[in-house]
Amino acid sequence: MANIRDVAKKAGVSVATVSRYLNNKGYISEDAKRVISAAIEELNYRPSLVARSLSTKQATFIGLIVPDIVNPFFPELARAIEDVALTYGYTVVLCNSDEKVEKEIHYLNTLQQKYVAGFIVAASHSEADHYTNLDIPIVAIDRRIHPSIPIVATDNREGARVGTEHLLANGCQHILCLRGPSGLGPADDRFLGFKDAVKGKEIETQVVECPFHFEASEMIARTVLQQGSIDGIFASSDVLAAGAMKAAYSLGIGVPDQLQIVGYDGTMLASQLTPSLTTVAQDLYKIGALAARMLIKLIEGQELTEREIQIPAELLIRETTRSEAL
Amino acid sequence: MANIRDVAKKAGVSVATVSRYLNNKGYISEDAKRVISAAIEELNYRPSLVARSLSTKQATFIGLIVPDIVNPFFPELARAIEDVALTYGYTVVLCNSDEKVEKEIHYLNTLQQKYVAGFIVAASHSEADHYTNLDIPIVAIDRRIHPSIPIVATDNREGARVGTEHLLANGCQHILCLRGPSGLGPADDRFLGFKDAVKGKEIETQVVECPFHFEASEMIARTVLQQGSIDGIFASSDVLAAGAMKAAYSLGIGVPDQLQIVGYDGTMLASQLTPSLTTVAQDLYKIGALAARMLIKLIEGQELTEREIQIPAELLIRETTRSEAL
DNA sequence: ATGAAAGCGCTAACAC
DNA sequence: GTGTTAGCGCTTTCAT
Repeated sequence: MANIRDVAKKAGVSVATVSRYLNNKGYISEDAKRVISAAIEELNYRPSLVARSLSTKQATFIGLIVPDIVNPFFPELARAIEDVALTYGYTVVLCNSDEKVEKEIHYLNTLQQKYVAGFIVAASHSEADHYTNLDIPIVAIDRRIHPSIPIVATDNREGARVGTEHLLANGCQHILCLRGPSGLGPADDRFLGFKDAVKGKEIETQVVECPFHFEASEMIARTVLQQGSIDGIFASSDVLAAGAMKAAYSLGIGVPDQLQIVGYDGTMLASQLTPSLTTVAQDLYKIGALAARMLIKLIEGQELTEREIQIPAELLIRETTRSEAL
Repeated sequence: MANIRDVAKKAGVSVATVSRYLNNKGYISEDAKRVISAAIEELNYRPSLVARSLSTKQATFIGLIVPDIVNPFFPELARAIEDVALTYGYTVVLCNSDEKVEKEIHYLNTLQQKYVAGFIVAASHSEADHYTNLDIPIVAIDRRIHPSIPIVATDNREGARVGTEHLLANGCQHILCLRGPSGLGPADDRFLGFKDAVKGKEIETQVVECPFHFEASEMIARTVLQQGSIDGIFASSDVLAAGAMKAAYSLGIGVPDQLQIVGYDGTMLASQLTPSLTTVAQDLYKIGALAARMLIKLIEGQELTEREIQIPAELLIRETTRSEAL
């Protein structure tokens, strides 16, 4: 691989001139441009970004820390982030934390050593001092990390309220709230939204906590459904809703006739299920894209106009709730 | 951030000694170790891997190029790769190619500039010279790129045969093969396997080509199902199968009673569908893990014992086919 | 408008 | 055992 000195020599100029040419800064004659460009072409020269990083302290990697990319919530986010990163010349490094603080810390450390320019993080539970005294920018997605850290997310409480009210409007009287792990911001907020919706209403509710995993959800939902008269489920994520659908199916409970279900997130999974899942959709792509844009601004030293972006959630009425009720 | 010189100064030794300490090479006294270790501690020093890379020409990033991380086939692979990368001290860079050669080339170029140690690639259609004359290692997953490039994948033809025969054994007489894009290795192989299975059998078959997308599959399947007597579908991926399930549902066709479906891949999606999808499962995690291991060996200059690894596919009989038939 | 040279933080001869 | 020093490939003053 040719280096900048080779180019300079071949072009008959100094490395400084080549560098200026490369970075479009400082004066440089048309002649020099021509001859340098030719030399670069001929040698098939590509500047080493490692050397550049070392010299400038600038980096072009973005660290993306998510609990588990296998959870259908995250690929869409990751995709958006990657897309905007690409257009700005950044590259994204994928990290799965499994919600473990140690893994998060590990990534934070090693990636800083590798000159990552910043982080986008869907953090685990939020007692996270290791995030606050980083000396590179960071933005949170989905889950709040610390008041000082910019975030883009949806209004989970409001979304959950809307989702639950759809169940109510559709005539559900015995509603199960399959809530996510307590202590996890979005799960807590969605639960609050659920309570907002049912408060004061003459309906029976049941609340069960469930990790964000399909199998757990299926099991828990089956147990609850077996023992009773549930006619509506508000699930805190699409995956949980999918588990509930499976449970209902195995018990011979018809969806949406006997049981209506609304999920949360609006992942691909929701639309690919049969019947397709009514869900409170977050605009995952937008969240990811905005977070990436935000981080890049931070990296490049620009001021943020907003440090907290709320994306509205939107109820997508599909086949697991009865549309006649509308 | 402290650098190696700061550490050396504080420890009262030379940078060379510190470097030796850091890399565990060359002789170094216990005394020196102690004092250096203390200095590192005190300064909270972390070596710059960028400087190290520049100096050694070694890198610790692995580029992962996939068509689209949103396709449920890839997150599981990515997860496995990330897991083994982590244990060997590597970090994975995520790239979505959208099956576009230009994007692949772009990533290949920029990542090499950023000192990526190697690539794992699920390539698009295989007229891919840009892969063959790379000067860093590369391994293919799922799709063959070139005879010279190591690959880990499953035996798609055999898997498809087994999947199709399950339909046959279950009494299907009118089978639709929802095949993937022709020209795409695995899709072609699976189609071959389908043909192997039905050849000479007294059954009616129909073959339709379909991009690996849910909506396309749903539409195509609906069209075909409307016009006739299909009682079995062999789909070339779980996503395609999911589309077919949705189509059947919307037409009021019962699965598996009136229509049996088998998918391919064994993604999470397959198990999360209702009814859960009978599918020819690839061990995605294993594929990813082996590919990563292979690449790291290559990076570290070790010989490969095998350059082509075939992972057996396994038929997972679930709820979209009738088990009584067994 | 261009070049010389120092420096980014580390490694690896080579000398002692 | 340890230190000196010359790179690695680039950027960036500072001269000219």
